[in-house]
Amino acid sequence: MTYENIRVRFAPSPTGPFHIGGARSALFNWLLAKKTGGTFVLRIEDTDRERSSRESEENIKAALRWLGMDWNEGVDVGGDYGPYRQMERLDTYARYTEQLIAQGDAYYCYCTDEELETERQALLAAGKMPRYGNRCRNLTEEEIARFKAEGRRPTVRFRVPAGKSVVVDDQVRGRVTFDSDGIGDFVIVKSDGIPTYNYAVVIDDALMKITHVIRAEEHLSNTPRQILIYEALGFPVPAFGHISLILGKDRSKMSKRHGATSVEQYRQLGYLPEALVNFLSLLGWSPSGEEEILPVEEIIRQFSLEHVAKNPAVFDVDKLNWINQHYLRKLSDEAFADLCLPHLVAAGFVAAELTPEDKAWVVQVLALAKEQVSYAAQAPDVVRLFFTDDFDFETEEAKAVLQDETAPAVLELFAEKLQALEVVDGASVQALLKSVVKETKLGGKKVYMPVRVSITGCQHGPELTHIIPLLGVERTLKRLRASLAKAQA
RNA sequence: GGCCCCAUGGUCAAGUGGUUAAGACGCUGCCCUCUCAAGGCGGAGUCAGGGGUUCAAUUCCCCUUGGGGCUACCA
Repeated sequence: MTYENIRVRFAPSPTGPFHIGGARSALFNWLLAKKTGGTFVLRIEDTDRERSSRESEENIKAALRWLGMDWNEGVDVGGDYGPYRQMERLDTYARYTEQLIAQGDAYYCYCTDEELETERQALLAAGKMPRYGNRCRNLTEEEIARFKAEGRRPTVRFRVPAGKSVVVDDQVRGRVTFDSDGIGDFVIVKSDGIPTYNYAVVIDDALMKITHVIRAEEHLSNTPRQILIYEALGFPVPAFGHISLILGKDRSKMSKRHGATSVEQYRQLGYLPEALVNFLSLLGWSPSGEEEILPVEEIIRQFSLEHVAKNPAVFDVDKLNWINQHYLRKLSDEAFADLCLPHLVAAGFVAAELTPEDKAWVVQVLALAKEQVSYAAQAPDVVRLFFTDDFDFETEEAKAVLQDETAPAVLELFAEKLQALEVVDGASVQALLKSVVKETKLGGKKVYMPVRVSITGCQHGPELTHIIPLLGVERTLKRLRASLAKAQA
């Protein structure tokens, strides 16, 4: 494939939350543009008046920016082929519609919804495929006059040529052939004068000089319709590349019931944009080496349409989590804390506004969670012990640790030494714990475990030498006494 | 129903007629360790089925099966 002056685009419909699948389509286009030094265009397909909203357009743009996918032409940034919002291009479509009608490649259809529905039912009842019967193809002047007099608002249909085979030379799938006889005359302009997707997309891609149309596989079956329009209008046909869909765990198209499906949801859960980009790039594409955690520059360097897989990919949250965890660990303690703070506030652990001292302490506390969580929303669970002095034992097993006959003596000795400690930091607590092990001759486990359980209630968690200095001597001692009493009660 | 796409382990996948069929996630064993996580070293696990073509099929062709998409005055 030639990589000269490539122009790709992402053309979402602003009709709801920005879906993860849309993000991947955008990503593959963006990667191709970056890889080839081409142009990435962002166009908004807002011809669905019912469902489109400016708010969701803003969401999409914000998500794209958050993911780092900048567009160098399109809505907000402008360019030579604007406007980039379809509802602002109505006059352009109208011009080509006139041309199509004048050429005889399109015609007005006066059928009403009811008539169409009746026809469909009849076809269905007869066991035939429900398709438009081209009844308005050759209307007489009288019929047209009568429909107009009735006040009918016509749609415009494309006259599909008979017996023609349409070939989609797909960059991902190879040559796919369709028979035009399987396509009925389809509507290109709705009765309210607004073009349909299949029509507007062609005019825009052609006029915006798009060279490669990379989009989801669900559009493959519509491509022959679009090619027919390109040909009728004498536009050069761009290269197409249909990438497979992202599926949910049960192998059906990913939807709400599969969990989080929008980019925004992942952002809120505390996933990092670089992790999402890395993960999404691995869905349907594979790098040449064995390393899968790749910085975006490396993904761009290696990206190629030839390595895009044809089969659909199941969205695997476990792998996303693994990747995200990796990126999380590379964050500074401060950056990680900022990511987690909203979740701590939501859990009621800290106030929204923190004093510098409190903030510094929280940063240290959260640092302990950094290697334990897959995404920021999991942080409160890991650091809960720092915010709830009055806890219950997590399990009966944990409680049993304190009921061990050696536990009271260990805790007493530990408390005694801790109280006497002048400097409380990781090193001194470490030394203290070791001295207790040595003096009691009980072994590490019999010392660490009771201490751990008595101050956290759990058998698992961050290192004690990290916990104790952050918790402070006073709170630690208080917990030692309280939990021992509770365990023996 | 018609048309179209897809098919390598639980998941993502490399592979392009001859390979011990990579690698990653997950699972699992051991090590490390007070514990969890992380990390290190191992392990189990795959070419959907049936026909061809060929000296030889995971790889090419056909059928079946399974999944998915389109068939809207939605995109």
